[in-house]
Amino acid sequence: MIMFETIQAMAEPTRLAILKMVRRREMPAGQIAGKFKGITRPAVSQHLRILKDAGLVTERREGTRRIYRLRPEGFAPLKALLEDFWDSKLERLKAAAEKLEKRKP
Amino acid sequence: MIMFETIQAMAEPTRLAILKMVRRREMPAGQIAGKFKGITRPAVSQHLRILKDAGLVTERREGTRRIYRLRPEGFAPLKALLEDFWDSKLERLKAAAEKLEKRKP
DNA sequence: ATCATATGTTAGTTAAAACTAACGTAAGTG
DNA sequence: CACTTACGTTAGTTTTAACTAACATATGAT
Repeated sequence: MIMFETIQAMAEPTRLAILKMVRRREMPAGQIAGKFKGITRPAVSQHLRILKDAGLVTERREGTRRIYRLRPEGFAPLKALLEDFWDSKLERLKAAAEKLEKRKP
Repeated sequence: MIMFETIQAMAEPTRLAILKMVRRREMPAGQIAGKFKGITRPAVSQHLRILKDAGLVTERREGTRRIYRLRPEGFAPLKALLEDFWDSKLERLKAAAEKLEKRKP
């Protein structure tokens, strides 16, 4: 269950929003927290830690700031699983096509 | 947040195991439940419902049996998100390459 | 050295998800 | 019809995850 931590880390609305937020441009923790209303800064900080521990974001320190950005490599195993799931769809289509083929050879 | 239900449905070890289990071959509920020890049949039944509601498996009835199998289409939005995340890695590599290029034109 | 800024951490509380036990249902069998 | 098989459902409990409030740390400025 290698990619399970990845899924769990993504399975929370605030954390998923953070991931999308730091997808292209890196952002300091405070700025990330500022984007949410109804969620306190410490809560965001905890979410950032979970994302970091799961290897989905990197943290870089610049002075007193901590700057986060997406770490795409962290998603690789999950991506592979989904591709595997997707393949099962293609396999079925292929099997269905071959079945049709047999009927008028 | 269209694919969020997908992520949540996957974010539980038993459910993830079920998804892998019905990836290629369809299976009746009882047989699925039988594969787990330490998890009761009703619990598995509840997990199946969550997976079905999320559109990740289909249910087919055959006599008194309910047969489940993977529904790959259900993963499409999440798959797209991960591909989008992955792109951000490629974009960075491209940007880095272009930077190098400029140094000896 | 003092203060401000930016952020993380911890213990304790609250909220959400999973589980259990008991019951309900629907198809198949004698 | 009575009984069995194969499931699902519900209410209530337990477990897990998220949140809050108070405190801690580390950098930078005066």
